[in-house]
Amino acid sequence: MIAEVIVDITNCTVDKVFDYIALDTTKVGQRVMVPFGKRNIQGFVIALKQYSDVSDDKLKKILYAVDEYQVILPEHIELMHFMVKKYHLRFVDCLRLFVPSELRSNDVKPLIKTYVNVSKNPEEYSKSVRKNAKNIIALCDYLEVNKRYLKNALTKEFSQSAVNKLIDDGVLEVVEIQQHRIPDSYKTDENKHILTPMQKRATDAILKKNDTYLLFGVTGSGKTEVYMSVIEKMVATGRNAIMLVPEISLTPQVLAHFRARFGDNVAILHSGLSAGERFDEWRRVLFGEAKIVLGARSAIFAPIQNVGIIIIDEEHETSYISESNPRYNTFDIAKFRSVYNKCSLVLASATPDIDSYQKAINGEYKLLNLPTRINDKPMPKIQIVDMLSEIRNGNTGMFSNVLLFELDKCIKEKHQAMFFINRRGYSSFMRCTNCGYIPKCSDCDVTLVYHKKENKLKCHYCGKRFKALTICPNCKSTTIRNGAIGTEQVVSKLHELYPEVPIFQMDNDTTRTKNAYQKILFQFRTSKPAILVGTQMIAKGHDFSDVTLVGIIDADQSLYHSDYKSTEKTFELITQMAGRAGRDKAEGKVILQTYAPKHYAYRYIANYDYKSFFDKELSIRKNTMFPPFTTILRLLFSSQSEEIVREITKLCYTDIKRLRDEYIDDFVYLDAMKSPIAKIKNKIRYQILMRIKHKNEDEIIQKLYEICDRHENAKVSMFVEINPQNLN
DNA sequence: AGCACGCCGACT
DNA sequence: GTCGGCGTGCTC
Repeated sequence: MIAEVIVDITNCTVDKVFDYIALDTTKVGQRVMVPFGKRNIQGFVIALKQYSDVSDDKLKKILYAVDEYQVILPEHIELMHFMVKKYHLRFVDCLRLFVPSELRSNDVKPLIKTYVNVSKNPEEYSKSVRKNAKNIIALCDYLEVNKRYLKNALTKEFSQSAVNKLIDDGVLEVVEIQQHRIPDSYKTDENKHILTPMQKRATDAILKKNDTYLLFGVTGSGKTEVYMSVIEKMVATGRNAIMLVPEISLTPQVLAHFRARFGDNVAILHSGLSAGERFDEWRRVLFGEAKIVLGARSAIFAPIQNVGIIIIDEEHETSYISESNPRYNTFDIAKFRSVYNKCSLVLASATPDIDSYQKAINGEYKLLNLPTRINDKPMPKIQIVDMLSEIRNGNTGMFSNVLLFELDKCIKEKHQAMFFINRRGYSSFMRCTNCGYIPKCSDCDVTLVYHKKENKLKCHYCGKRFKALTICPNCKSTTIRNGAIGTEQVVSKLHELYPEVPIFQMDNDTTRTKNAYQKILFQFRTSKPAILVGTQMIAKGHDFSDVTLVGIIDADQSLYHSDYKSTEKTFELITQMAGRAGRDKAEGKVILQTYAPKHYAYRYIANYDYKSFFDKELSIRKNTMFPPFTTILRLLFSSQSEEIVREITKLCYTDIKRLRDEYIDDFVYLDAMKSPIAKIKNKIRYQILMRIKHKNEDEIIQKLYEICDRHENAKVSMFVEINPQNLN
């Protein structure tokens, strides 16, 4: 037999199938050691066949199997082929995603615990030893016949020599048991879980028919209970489950919640585990010991068979799209696996991605609604404050009078407040502080980004440049400002106002160290009154029962980010943020400060009207031909040598222009330019941007890949991004 | 990735 | 004369 092997080397020139003579025991999915050139290297067997096209004198024999079991499932070999084709990836990079890195480095050993069985009666034995052997007598006294003890515990208590003596004399019998490390302890949950009629309807629908569902449930509508009961029912019928949540949501509370409900049946895969823990969890999944996988993005690759349900919580989160190394979109993978396993796929969110919701409207997904909060609490009232009129009335500070009033009330009543600052990235937009005018690109309907170094405004979508504003074209005022206020400023201002009240700051700067995030949250949770000031990371998922005020200091900062999705993201963030208020008995209130109170997004946000927002946003996307009506493609080139990147970019651009002429009806936009961040790590970056219609999308993307292959150059790295989340 | 082959400069 | 620089090519 001949084995097709992918060698474990990340290099495009060796990323192909190599044929080897198989051993009798060689199986598909096995890891094997093979001679490769002058050295021996690990590889993955991806197929077996009768004959090879390679001449006999070249063919070498597999040396040995690395593990006694197959590390890659047949499903994953198909998945690998799917990913290689769809994303133009290397075989090895896919395979590496499927297997924990610990397995490749080979430095994690299974955890072995040593036990001792009591095989002879210790009481009788103790009579035969000298009376002054205190430890031995005490130990014999403690032991009971036919019981098993952890050896370490006994040596600690009764000395090593006593335990060894009993082993030597055959009273104790050593047994070594290989164990899996289970990351955290848990208490089982004996509660009955009663579904509301709405939850029951959603659960029943998902279980009834295999399909892709979009579960649209407002914050606090009890989506988690729907997931849990679907999983429970699925596991009861003998099928397994995958549940994905954003990395940020994998808090100890969430994990404990799942453990309590499902015990050892859940395997948890996330970055916080130690190498050994992750490896053991992975093996528990592979060997079928765990029926449920709970994890972040990469858990979609878990080696679980017979999948009965895949759930993706907070489906709008951009973290589901991998933007580096092996670039992939979790939904594509989830879809593939659900088709392969003939099971349902559930996407869930309180603020679905525009694209997902449109698919639900189109019937591509089945829409399930959970329109009310579980305890029938109303959503907190959102009050929009016009900061321009505040300025006109003489309040030039960062807090409006209403916010100050509400904050005072909140503090006096010993409740908690959360202040949200949106500070995305370092680039900023310009704004007229008099009339609120913000310059936009004439071609793209996105906000222009101010580049300080060149003193220019640039569009990150088409590359067009504009003069920096000095006079507002709208009101002729010269009160132009750029830049954004940060968390630090807000915190110091609040300190001035309330020196007695604990104020916590949470952003990228304060959560850099491990566990800092959990620590801040814990401190906030246990202080009353208290104020938590933070960026997006405070907006999601937290359940603080005593937060009665949410202040959104400057919502516009994300609204005018230079991205066609910025309005959608703003809607999403503010809705999530508002959902933090009034989760328990006390009523919540949200103050939203803006310089653009008339912006359509805010109108819909204030009424929690996702549906109307969606309609409006969709019509804008349609007019401007942005996703979901088109697909944005970016070909990114980078190299040490500017000369070579420019050359390669030019060659590809020529080919792509030819491709555009061939598909003239499909191309909405095409241009080549320097990347907005022209240099990263001393590599010069160029890009070719396209927007294409969906009709021949797959075909065009494949042809783009061919163009890339044709101009492959060792000195230039290039890759194609499909709907990139950022265009830096 | 690694290793060999191969073709040009400064050294015992 | 040769030792060694790293550019190019190959690995079933």
